[in-house]
Amino acid sequence: MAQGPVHGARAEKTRAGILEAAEALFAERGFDATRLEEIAERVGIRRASIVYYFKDKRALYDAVLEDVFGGLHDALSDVLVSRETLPEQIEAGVSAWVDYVGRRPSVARLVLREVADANRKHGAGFLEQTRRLRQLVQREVLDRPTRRETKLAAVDPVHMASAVAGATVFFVAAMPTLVPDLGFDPLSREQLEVHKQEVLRIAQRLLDIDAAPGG
Amino acid sequence: MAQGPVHGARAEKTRAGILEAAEALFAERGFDATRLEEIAERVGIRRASIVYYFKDKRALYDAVLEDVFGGLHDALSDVLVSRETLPEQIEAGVSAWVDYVGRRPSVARLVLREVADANRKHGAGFLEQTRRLRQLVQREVLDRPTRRETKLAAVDPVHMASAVAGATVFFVAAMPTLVPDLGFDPLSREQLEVHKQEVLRIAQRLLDIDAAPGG
DNA sequence: GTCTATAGAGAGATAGAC
DNA sequence: GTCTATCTCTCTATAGAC
Repeated sequence: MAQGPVHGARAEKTRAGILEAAEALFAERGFDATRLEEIAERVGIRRASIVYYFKDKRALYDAVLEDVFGGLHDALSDVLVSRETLPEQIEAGVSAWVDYVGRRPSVARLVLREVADANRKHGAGFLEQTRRLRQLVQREVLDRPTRRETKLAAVDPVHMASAVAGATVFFVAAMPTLVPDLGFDPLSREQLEVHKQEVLRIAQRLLDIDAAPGG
Repeated sequence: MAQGPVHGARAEKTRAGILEAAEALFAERGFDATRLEEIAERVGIRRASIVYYFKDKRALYDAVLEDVFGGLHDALSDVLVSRETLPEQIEAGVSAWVDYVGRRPSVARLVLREVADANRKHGAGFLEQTRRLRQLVQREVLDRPTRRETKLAAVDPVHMASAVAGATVFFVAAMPTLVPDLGFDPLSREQLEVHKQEVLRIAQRLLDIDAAPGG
């Protein structure tokens, strides 16, 4: 799992530091515009030392994706497996999603960039991660035995997921830029809560769920 | 308005060709990853010739933004000024937005990239364009004299616009990548129509509008 | 493990011929 | 207007000392 030979605790700390700095910079500037020099500077090491832990720039990027989306996968998995009914799963899943993006906003910008990149570039990385997430939803939500007879949705679940995902990543990343007047922070507890209620309404409306959840 | 000295019809055609190729490539690969070499190749000229029309790469990029977002501004302006009530404006505005993105999908990827870039880089360009769009909405929708007494919305219009914009750009750009199984085309008339109805529902629900529009 | 030093590959910008 | 040729800079990757 761990890439690069990491033995002591110091090495582990250095590796984690590289990963953290890389996540922030790749998210804010994109793969091409991110300089290994800057990553090293943040960690307090020299550029050449990075390759001791990660083969090259692409490998570092893929490690960042695995870290970020792995965390998302775990967070979603936790709540989905423990919920029974579809409305419960939707509320818990959407809530966990918004919370995760709030805690780790890099995921929003990374998703925006990867989605814009279309069918090219970062070849495996992103597709691999989204595939795991799709499988999780398929297994825990769509394919549940008790779910077989349920009339699932008024709209394609994929469309619904797309709307929720798009609304959230856009909201988190775009708001500070697009309304610079009032310097409001989409990552604040209040704004995130408002947004969460909005996307919950979106999901429920699209799925023709009438009752409001206990939130 | 027109950058670079353009006299004959041939020159105008070359300039338009550069703009078109640049739009496609900047959208699909991003500013940094786009090579002037490739743009020139598509147009059938040499790289150095581009600078005859555009001072440098950044100036070309800004010209693309002005072209793309100028078109969006015009399309929105057309429908907004001719509608009277708020629900009519919302339906017509959302419809025009989705139609424009469908006709010119570059706008989706350009928006995704610019939003991800946060507070940095392309300095003026994108902010300038979004500022014009915000002013248009402010003037034609929010500040209409007859709109003064209207109880505007259950949610902040900015949140609503963010959700609609985010859902659309994400949908158009992400679907082919995220569900490669069935090779479905989000730009097809059918899919765009489905999506349009979805975002209309989102907008109406968020604004607490009950009646379905005549669509 | 981390460093210095350097090799090597592009890519954008510029000069000037035609 | 469009071209060829070249300059210059930047960044990644590598070699090898400590």
